[in-house]
Amino acid sequence: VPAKRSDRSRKQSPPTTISSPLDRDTVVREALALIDDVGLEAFTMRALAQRLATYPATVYWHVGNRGEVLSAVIEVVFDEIVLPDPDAAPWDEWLGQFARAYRTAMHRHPNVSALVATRAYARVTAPRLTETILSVLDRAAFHDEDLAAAFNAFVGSVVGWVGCELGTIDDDLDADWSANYETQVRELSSDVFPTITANMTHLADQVFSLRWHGGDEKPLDASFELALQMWIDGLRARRRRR
Amino acid sequence: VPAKRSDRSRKQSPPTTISSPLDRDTVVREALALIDDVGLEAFTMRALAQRLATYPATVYWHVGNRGEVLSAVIEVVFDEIVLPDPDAAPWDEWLGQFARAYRTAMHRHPNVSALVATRAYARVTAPRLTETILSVLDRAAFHDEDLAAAFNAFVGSVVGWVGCELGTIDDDLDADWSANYETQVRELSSDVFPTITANMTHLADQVFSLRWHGGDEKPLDASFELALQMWIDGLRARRRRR
DNA sequence: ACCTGAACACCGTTCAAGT
DNA sequence: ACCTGAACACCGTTCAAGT
Repeated sequence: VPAKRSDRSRKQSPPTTISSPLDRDTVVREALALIDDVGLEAFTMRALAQRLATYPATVYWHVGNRGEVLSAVIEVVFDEIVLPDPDAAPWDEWLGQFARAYRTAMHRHPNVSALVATRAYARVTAPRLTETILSVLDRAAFHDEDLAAAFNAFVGSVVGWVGCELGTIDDDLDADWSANYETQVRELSSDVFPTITANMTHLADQVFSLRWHGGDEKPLDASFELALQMWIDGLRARRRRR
Repeated sequence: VPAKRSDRSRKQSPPTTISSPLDRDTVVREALALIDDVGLEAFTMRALAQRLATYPATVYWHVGNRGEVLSAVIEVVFDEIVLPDPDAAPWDEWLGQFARAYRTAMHRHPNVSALVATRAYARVTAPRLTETILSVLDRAAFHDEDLAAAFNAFVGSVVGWVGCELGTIDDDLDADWSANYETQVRELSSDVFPTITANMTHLADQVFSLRWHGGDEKPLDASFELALQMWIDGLRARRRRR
């Protein structure tokens, strides 16, 4: 086992037996497993080849590109989202169930979350999800440009928020970065930062710009529930107004 | 001028005169300019050195790390955010002004936005922003764990949403990817995707998973305004309830 | 204190060649 | 159709050496 650049230990997948001849699906499946194990930076076409016990060129034969692998990986993760039945619940409840399902899927693959939020790859995937969400909003009487705007507002909030929650602590930075950052936060001057210091117990390591653990290690459950209620209350208010 | 991997043409900065001896601030400033010009993938320590007309090792002497450069770049962009006076407006209006100011700063540096949303770098920066936002929420009677949750809910929504809006179309993919994707979207079957096809005029290239232009080329202004209103209405509802 | 020049251990990707 | 082996043009980072 070669030394890995990332020192955050992740669950090691068992040495899955690789079927030969290789096919595209197992390449993508192992790519996801590798990303789960070592993170996005250390995910390398060469490392993927090694995990598959072949040569890099072989990987390229099955899948054109690093970008295409990542795109395919996102699709796999999206397929893991268990969508509630669109007709089984009122629109607002359904949106809540979807948001929670999306979040738990991403928490299973925290290293993929950044990809979805940040890259265009998200587009290539899953018109199934898009169709379902749009149909629920349509049923909730969001129509035409209001439908588009409501979709963007809600989906962007969910995807973006979870992306922030799971944003990676960078492997490049010092290993003892988190200890440094903790003391830095705790020693903020009460003259310049009165609100932060007055509420330190509720803020330190619990709030976006003042935490030193990632969302995978320390999920922001309460904040997510508030955010979700906020999004849905907001949509309700919008609906009343038109 | 060497061939650039990215073919999306961006505004070229004028050949800024570099003061010698070099100092950390100009390294960071040029790093931001380089990222604006060529994007995050093509932003390279070697390319930065070339832009500064020195050797890579010289860059490393002034700034420890690629990660530290990116962290410092975020800080510069954050400093460009023009914060409204916290006492000049009621809390809900102030939050709206902040969100718009954040978004315009990110639209000036679309390639940086993904960094902020996705990486921990965001943390290192700007307790100034954090303090101000918290003070406004505190004044709005969000206290203790409610203060933390409201902060996370709102800030995560704003930062994450803008990150999604500006998510890059990947340079790795084919140059004619967008044309391909357009026909792919337009030819979706009306049997399987009835809502999408029925609302195609309002959705195509205007909605998160069905667009082929990035938010830098085609900003989602109306959707952002709806989202913003949604967030603030949501916070108002939360306040009424407690 | 700051810069040069070269090196090390990697990358993604391609290509000619094998079976 | 699928794999091997080697190569090309890059990376980030470090180090000994110069001024």
